[in-house]
Amino acid sequence: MSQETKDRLLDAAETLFVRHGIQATSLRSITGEAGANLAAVNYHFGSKEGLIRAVLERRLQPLNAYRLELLDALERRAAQGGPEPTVEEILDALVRPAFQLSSDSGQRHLADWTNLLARLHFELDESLIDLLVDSFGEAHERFFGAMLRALPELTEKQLLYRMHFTIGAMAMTLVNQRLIARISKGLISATDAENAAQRLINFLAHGFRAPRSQAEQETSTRVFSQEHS
Amino acid sequence: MSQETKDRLLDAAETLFVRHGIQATSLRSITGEAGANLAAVNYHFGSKEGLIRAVLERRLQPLNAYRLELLDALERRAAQGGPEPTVEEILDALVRPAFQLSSDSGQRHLADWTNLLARLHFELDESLIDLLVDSFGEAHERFFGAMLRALPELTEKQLLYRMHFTIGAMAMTLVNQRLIARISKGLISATDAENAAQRLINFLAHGFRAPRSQAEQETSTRVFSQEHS
DNA sequence: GTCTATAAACTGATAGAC
DNA sequence: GTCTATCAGTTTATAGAC
Repeated sequence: MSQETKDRLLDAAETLFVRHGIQATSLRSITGEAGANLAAVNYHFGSKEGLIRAVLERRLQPLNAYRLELLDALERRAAQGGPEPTVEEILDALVRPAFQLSSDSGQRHLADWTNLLARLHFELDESLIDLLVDSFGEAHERFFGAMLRALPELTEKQLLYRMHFTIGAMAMTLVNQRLIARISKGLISATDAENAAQRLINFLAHGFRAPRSQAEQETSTRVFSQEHS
Repeated sequence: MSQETKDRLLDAAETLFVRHGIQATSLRSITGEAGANLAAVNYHFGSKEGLIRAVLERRLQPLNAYRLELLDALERRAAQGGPEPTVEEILDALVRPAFQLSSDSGQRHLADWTNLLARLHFELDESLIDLLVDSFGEAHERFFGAMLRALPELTEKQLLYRMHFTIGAMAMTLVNQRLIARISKGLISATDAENAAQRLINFLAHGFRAPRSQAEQETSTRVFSQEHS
């Protein structure tokens, strides 16, 4: 019974964080939704911040593990004499796991989670930034390296910007669809996550392949990469 | 003296909304920062929500007016026999005003504002979604139409998705730079907004020109555009 | 492991003096 | 137009019974 209550609290918190934001969600509404007692949060997680971290970590770890698994497969193929990973394949390994979690199975909590994942990139409370860096640090480094090999003509600085644009476009697409549906006037119902992911990958891949503009004529190359922004 | 207090409240609210989020900012911290009395908020703005709307509207109106002004100039040029607006030019009219506000003049409040603008796209409280649609509705329609003319081979659905990706990449780039700077390990200091804007425009323009992928093989064309997502 | 009860502080809002 | 004082409701967190 202990584990059940703990999980119900995590599920309820996830749902409400998505609906109203992290800061705006009170422990009372969480315990109310979970059918648990107010004190249960402090017993199981120590504090509200402990609960927040637990909610996020429960999903972040499998997500990034899945991403790295896909990337591993691509690099293993290349190491065994197969073709090098393409830009589209690398983007697929980065983007699709996030969208898949939002459409996978009938679990309502997962759809909530992808939304929360997106919000997280913008609700950068000082206490959460460490969690983000911890969770995404390794994955970011791996994907950055893979992109660097797939697009050897780009400098690290160019690539950093473009990875950054990618994360923004992805997060925005994952986030609550009410606004999109309303702007699109019914053209997009936005429940087909797989389709959205493929459109996104296609869009981003062509952005990554863009030749450098005049703004990107930096003095240094990748070999000698001491730049000052 | 009345106007001064009102503006100090707006400035203080803007700064604190950026730093801690809208929901997490109390009226007491705002009046404290502004050196004003707690009751002043209710006197000048009626309620906390009134203050929030005032903070946002003060910046949204000039921003979108500037955007439309640039777009007007492009379309006027075409109407007078000049070349049609290019994808890059349309994106420039959409993106640069936002970045310009973040680097313009020495006003600290403007830098805060661009950050808030970005957060706004993700803190979609039900009460703010109307404000967003009101503020961006006209601009969105105008830019959507311009893009449609610049890229006649795209369907409306494709374009809606790509506009959406654009907004995400832009918002993410505008948002607080602490995370980027930390991930980039000093490679990007991210104070050069003009440079970031040009890199973004280059990236997006190539995404917009991407040919349709297999995921985008929709049955309907622009002429006959009854689609179900 | 879950509960009740309560502490201590904070919230937005308002009435009324000046 | 700005202030003090205060209301009624909320918040997180904890102590202690079961």
